[in-house]
Formats: sequence, structure tokens, C-alpha cells
Amino acid sequence: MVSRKEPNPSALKPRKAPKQQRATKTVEAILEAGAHILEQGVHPFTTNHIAERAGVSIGSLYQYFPGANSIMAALIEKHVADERDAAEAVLSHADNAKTDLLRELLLAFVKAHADAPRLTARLHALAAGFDLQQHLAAARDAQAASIAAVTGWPEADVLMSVMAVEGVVLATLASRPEQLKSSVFMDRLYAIARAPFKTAIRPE
Amino acid sequence: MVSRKEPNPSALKPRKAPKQQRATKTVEAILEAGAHILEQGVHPFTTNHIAERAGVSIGSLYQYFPGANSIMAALIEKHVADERDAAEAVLSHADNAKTDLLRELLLAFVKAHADAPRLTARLHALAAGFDLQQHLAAARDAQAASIAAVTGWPEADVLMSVMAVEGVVLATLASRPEQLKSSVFMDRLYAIARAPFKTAIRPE
DNA sequence: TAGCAATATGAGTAATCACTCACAAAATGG
DNA sequence: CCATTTTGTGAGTGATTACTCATATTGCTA
Repeated sequence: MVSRKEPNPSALKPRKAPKQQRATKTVEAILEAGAHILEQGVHPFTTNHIAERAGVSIGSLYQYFPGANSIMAALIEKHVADERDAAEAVLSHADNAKTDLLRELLLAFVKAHADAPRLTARLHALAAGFDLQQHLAAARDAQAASIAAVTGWPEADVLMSVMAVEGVVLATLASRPEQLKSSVFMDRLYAIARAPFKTAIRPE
Repeated sequence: MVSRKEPNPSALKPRKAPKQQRATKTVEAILEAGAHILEQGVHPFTTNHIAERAGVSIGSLYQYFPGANSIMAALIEKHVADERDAAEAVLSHADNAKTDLLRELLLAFVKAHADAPRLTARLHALAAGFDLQQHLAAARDAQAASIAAVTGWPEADVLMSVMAVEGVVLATLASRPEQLKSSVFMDRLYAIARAPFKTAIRPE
């Protein structure tokens, strides 16, 4: 149920890069199809189904990806990159003392997840089934390190905060997605995000 | 990759209850095999593999479970029950003012996860692939409600705390499982668990 | 001990899976 | 224009899947 037919077990990277426009279209169609199938969750996430949904032959799919795992990995990569970009955008143009950096980071993080709630929830939850957990863990570590480097906050504290926030957001995403936009929810999340820091970062 | 061959889609409940000892042994063997395969994560979680690992014929498996999803559901049920029991044990013999109830709940929760870290991590992560997310969400809600009922703490605060703690524990379980036993980790976790409560529950 | 219900078995079927390969079509560069 | 490269195609293969059912075995009860 998790991984049948012993498909190419590792081999997570794409096979070859597209060089012409139509090849790029093909790759994009494959990724879109993968995202759609993950979102719906009704069709099995198999190479055959992805190719069908993408309107692309199964042969074309295998020219660019060595298997469904690889497509999943590419989608996770994309999602992780979005998160990283959102955080960097906040960190870069931070009027270093005027704004509440933590709250802005929180807002960006929640927004990144609320934009595609179903896909995000599935991506995180299914990563383990594709042995992609450490991929997400590494991304989390990197994000924490990056925030710590810019702000000077203790990295261990930042990591703890990131894990807690991620847990709350993902759990809420799965059961009460509408709450993500509530300001009450944001305030509660803010309290949790601040908790790991003993030295006051920016007392309200 | 997530669910092929359109197996019986719903049908999560067991088929029939064992009435003789050997039938009970059979069911236990099936569940143990399911847990083992999930833990290893290398063999696919399919009815054929589970039956093989259990040393039981595929026919016997289908006498008690309508499919792999059902076995997964049974394992989740068991894990949820363990968590609930651990919490209830703490809540029941609570010398209502002497002990730090929150810390004890935390200890019980972490212990329940640290005992079978690999299986626990897989169970939580793979639940979505089997459309069992709401099952876990319902268990989380129930647990929060139960704690709130006994302690009198605001239910919304408790739920927030539970989600944050669960997120930290699961993330740590996946990337740094050895830290679960660290007292420094516990202190940080404690700070996070307290964060949602505005009215001091039990100031240190 | 005889009979009946409960249980265990595993070969067998049809569907679906991952993945390849010989070939056709399109783009590129000269 | 043509040769070469890049891209797209999909039938086909063998493996694995979910799941059933006729049959054999075991345990209970009278």
C-alpha cells in the first residue's frame, strides 16, 4: 500500500532536464498532475495515473522522472522552496527594530500553508510513505538555522519554535483549516512561537 | 503508490471477531506483522506481505480484515488507545494540588511515543495515505476534551497545547529521536505546553 | 464419539502496477 | 534544405496486487 512492485527504490532525482519549450510543458504538466492527484487523494498516486491526468504518454513521464517517488520529491522540493522564499522575503526587508519579526514570519508561514491547504497537508503527511521525511526535516533545520543567523536568536530555541508552529499549523490544516485565517488563532500561535525563547525577543 | 488496484475503499472495520484461541492468535500475528512492516518501512504494506510476515495464509487474513487499510486502522486505534490510557492514568490518581499535572501529562505522552519511536512516527505520518487523518484528529480532540474536563482548563487552550506538543514530539521523533529522553528537551517542551494558557495553571 | 461450527489454507483470477523499447514526430543548427 | 538531436508515443512484458472460494483441518458440545 505504501510502495508496491518494488519500483526503483531510490532514484529521487529527475532523469534529464528539458531543453526545448515543449519538454518544459511536459514536465510542468506532469508536476501539475501529481499535485492534483495528491490533492484529491482518490486516485492512487501511480505513474500511470499521473501520466493520464497530465495528458502525457507514460513513456514521456519516464523520460523525465524515474518514478512516482521522484515526482513526489519534486513537489516537496517546490513546497519547501516556497516556504524558504517567504521567510527570506520577510528577513531581508526587515526594518530591524520597527517590526515584530517573529509575528511577520508567522504570518508568512501560515499564508504559505493556507494557500494550498489540501496539497500541503497531503505533502507533509505522505512524505514518510516515500521515505522523504528526512528531506522535510533537513528543510526545517535549514530554515531554523537561517532565521537564527539573521536574527541572532539561539538556534535551538528557533528550531523548537519552528517545530511547534509547524505542528499546530499542520494539525489545524487537517481538521479545521478555516481557523488558519482567524486572528484569535494567530494570537494563540504567536504565544506558542514565543514560548521557547527565555530571553525576551520582543516583548509585546 | 498510495493505494493501488482500487481495493475496497472504505471498509475499515474488522470483519468478524475471533471466538477461539487460535483465531485470536491469528489476529495478533496479523497485527504484529503489520506493525513490523510499518516499522521497517522497506516491504510494501500489502495484504500479501502482511500475511507472509504473519505466517498466516492470505485467506485467513481476509477472514478478519477487509484489507490493508483496516489493519492500519486497527494499529492506529491501538496506538490512540495507549495514549488515552496513559493520560487517564495520570488524570485519575492526581493529588489534585500536589503534583504538576501538566508536566506529568507531558512525561506520559513523551514516554508513550518514545517506547516505539519508529512505529509511532510511521503511523502518524502514513495515516493520511489511508484516509485516516480525521481518525487521529478526532482522537486529539477527544483527548483535549478529556483533559479539559478533569482539570477545568479552557478546552481551546488545551487543544492548542496538545497540537503544539504533538508537533514537536513527532518532528523530534523523526529527526532526533534520542533527544526525547533529554531533560533539556523536556523543559523546552514544557515551556511550549504552558504557552497557550493565559491564566497561570501552575506557575513554577 | 459424532456432528457441527469455527478456522485455516492457498491456488487461481482479473486488474493494475512499473518500466522498456522500437518507432514517429518535431525542433535545431548548419 | 538536410542531418542530427530532442522529444513524444503507447503497445507490451512480467511482476505484484486485491480478493474469492472450494476444500481441509481443528475445536466445541452434546
